[in-house]
Amino acid sequence: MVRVGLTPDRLTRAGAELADEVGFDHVTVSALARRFGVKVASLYSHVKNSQDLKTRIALFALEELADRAADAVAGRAGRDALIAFADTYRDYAREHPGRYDAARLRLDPETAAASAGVRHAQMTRAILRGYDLTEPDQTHAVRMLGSVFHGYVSLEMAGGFSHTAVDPQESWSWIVDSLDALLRARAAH
Amino acid sequence: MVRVGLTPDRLTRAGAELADEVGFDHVTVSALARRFGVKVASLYSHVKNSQDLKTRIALFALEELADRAADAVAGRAGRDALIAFADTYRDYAREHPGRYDAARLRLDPETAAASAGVRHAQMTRAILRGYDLTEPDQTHAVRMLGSVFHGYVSLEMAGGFSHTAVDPQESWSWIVDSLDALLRARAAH
DNA sequence: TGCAACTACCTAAAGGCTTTAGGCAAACCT
DNA sequence: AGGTTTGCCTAAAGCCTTTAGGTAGTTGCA
Repeated sequence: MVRVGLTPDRLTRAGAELADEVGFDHVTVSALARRFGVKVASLYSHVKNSQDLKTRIALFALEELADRAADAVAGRAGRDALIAFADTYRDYAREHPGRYDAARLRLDPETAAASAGVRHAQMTRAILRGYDLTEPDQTHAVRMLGSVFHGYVSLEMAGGFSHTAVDPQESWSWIVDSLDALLRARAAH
Repeated sequence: MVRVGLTPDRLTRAGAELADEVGFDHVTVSALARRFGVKVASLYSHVKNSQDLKTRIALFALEELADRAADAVAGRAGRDALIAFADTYRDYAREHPGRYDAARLRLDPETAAASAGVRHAQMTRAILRGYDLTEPDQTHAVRMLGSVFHGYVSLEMAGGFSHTAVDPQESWSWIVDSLDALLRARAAH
């Protein structure tokens, strides 16, 4: 018996890599056990069950993405911050499609409240501070930005933009530009 | 032996109902067989496999959604058409969450090309005609609208907006309004 | 109307994933 | 070194998928 050195953390990271390779919903306790050269049952000492494993991967991805976004936004404001923030999401999804899908897993309210998800919301609000919106417009705008970013990235990942000749990068820039203009137009003064 | 009268079509419709009740990714050949009081293997004479079943449900949902959207948009233009179109998506997702998820299933290119998905794109373009955009702006706008609608609906379904006091309906109206303004601002003349 | 052909549903079985229970041996602690 | 902890194991049950081959309703044609 060789003792590979499993821990919840190593399982989570390996699960994230596996997700990027085979897709988040093909991440299974069995596949992960195979990847470690270990019997399936062994993993159940480290994670509660399949759902638990997926949740851990989701939390990991949320954290990683929030870190990247924080880095990207640091020292920027207004339009520059918006672009950097938006690009972080899109780039992350292109680089780590499985992790990105994981980050979109439905978490139960308490888990979500304790997750890096709240940092995402905070960062979005921080960026919007540069646009001088009043409540409740700021909340509407938070929701709009989340919707566009998530929506675009998820449609692009699904191959929804591959049948036209128009470069997805151009559309992305056009959209982010448009949002910037929209938010400036909605400013309080 | 009683002969329930299974057909691919009945299975697809029942599958769509099942999806609304238990969620699209809990739709399984077994569950569907149970629902018809029939042995699992019997379904395999009517659908090729689990993937085939899900694809059929997806195509059905796309069709149903396209029909509703076409109805909603008929006789309207500009802002009115945009609102009606947007509301159709959101209402459909609220009324039929499982079917809505099904409609978002990744289809292989040929299947997608033969699906009602193309009607969705055509309708979006038709609505944008009211805003007088030039290419490639129109393509960018098609992608933006798709992103916002899909993104908002999917975040709302996931419960992403439930922790704030702000009414999701208000945010939705604000966003659609904003998009209308944005598109008018981008008009060619 | 009766029989042949078809077809709808069945039983059986194999393979995969999940999860729990209980066992052995490696690693740590004193 | 001895005892305890704990990491990985075997075994087994349950559910889902999918294929192969059988039986009995149903249909169509003479």
